[in-house]
Amino acid sequence: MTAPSLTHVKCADCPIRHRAVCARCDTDELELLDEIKYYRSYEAGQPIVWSGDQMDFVGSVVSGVATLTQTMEDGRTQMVGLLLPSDFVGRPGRSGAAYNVVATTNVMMCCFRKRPFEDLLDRTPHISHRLLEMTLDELDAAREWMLVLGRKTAREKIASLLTILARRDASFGENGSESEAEFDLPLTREAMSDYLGLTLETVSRQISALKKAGVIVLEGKRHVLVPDMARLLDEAGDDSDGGYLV
Amino acid sequence: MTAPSLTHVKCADCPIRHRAVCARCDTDELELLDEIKYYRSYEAGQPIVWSGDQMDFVGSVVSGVATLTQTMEDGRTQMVGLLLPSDFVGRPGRSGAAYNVVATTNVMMCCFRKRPFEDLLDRTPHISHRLLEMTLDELDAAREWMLVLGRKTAREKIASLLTILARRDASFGENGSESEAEFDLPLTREAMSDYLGLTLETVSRQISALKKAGVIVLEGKRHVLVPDMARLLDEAGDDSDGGYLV
DNA sequence: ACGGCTCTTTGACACAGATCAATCGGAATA
DNA sequence: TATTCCGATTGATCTGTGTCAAAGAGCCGT
Repeated sequence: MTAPSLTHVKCADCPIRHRAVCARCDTDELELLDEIKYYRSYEAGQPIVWSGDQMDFVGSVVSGVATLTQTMEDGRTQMVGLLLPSDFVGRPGRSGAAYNVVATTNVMMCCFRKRPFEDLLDRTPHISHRLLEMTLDELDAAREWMLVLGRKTAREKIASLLTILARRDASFGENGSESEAEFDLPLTREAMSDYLGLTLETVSRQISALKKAGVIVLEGKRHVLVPDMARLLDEAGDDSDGGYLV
Repeated sequence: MTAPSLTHVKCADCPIRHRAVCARCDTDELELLDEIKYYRSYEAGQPIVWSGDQMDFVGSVVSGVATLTQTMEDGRTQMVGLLLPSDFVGRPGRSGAAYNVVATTNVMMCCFRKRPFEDLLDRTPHISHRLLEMTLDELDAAREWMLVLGRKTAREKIASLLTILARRDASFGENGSESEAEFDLPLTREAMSDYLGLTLETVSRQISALKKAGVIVLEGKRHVLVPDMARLLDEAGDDSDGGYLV
């Protein structure tokens, strides 16, 4: 993972890569952000913050994948968020982290020191407006996931996860092809099971089943090819085409 | 359900009843809110908004209980939110509802016409700040619930739900007694099952089991008495005492 | 090339919760 | 008082997923 390029620092590629605070990259406020901004990289497997720790920054993922997990005393764990590039981490207004944040691949974060960022929020309505919008999006995603966890079968759960990964990957790639997809799994079977509320064995079995059914093709253990997205969506019991909100 | 009293309209009792926008009830902005505010009541069982509908207001629950649910084509449904007094409904910035909102008891809503409310948000930083905070709280609640849905047993799920209801009820009542609780179940067994990702039969069986174990006492089918909250928390596998956030 | 890792796959079996079905209880209506 | 209706309970059985266990597949360092 190399240091971010100057063009990135200048947010030339922001609307996607860095959507947290750069929705209006051409404005003056960016100068302010630049002053309190720094980059930090984490290696695969490394914790970014631990539940309960003090957290003196907020930021967004520039590259790589991180996870948000919650754990019970007896060790049962549930992933409550999957942080892909452009996703935001941190809560202005509170100091303690509520979840474990762990890098599952090498991760580059763009961070803002928390206090100055909060000050900036107070002074800059459009940034706080943007933050509200992002939070509402996350809330929708969490609720969507509640349906997955509460009502879908193991097979549907796997298909739902693959769909999310395919969609997110596609939105960053150039191939607008809706019918097929290809991407790397950034998660181990265990991490997938934590996200889906399953065991890793069930995850493995269902992936094998989807492979046998021809819905997906695996190259190695981590690279997935979906010849026909419609079939995957069908497996996922998915009816959403975006457009949420209450 | 009677019309709200004038004192309520004036937000004399706001900090709890009406936390959406009245965190600073003593300020001038309240005047502005009053102008775009109206009350609306719904009968038990009545839909408030339907997924996909246009939604021209936001607001908060003054009394009663409403639910937010999501449904798949084949009828499987998952509740994604339980709206108790003081909870906020609606998303400034988007017009379509993403979930079904249904009154499960008689409900009194305090509504704000959406457009003027949005304008007010733009002009009044502390209100939009408050809204962000509330949204983050909801996000935490959703994530907490993901753990319940993904990793807890049927018995723990029931206990978790009862705990939430007991806590919310207590915060509005006067008895600060932490050790025992008493409240009405505002939900049918079926609604509980939709919240918990279970069937109504399993809900019924587990409630019977908790009753037999002496953890709860039922008076009729809807009134619950918890002689020892610690035991219930124990059943719920609960370790949170509030204080969240990432 | 060789262990020694970690991650993954696959198998055999057990069990929590789903499904199907019957009955019960209380409130509303006649 | 009888009737209906809807929600709740309880029982019998089935099944999807968890649990426990063994073995395979890469990958790294020596």
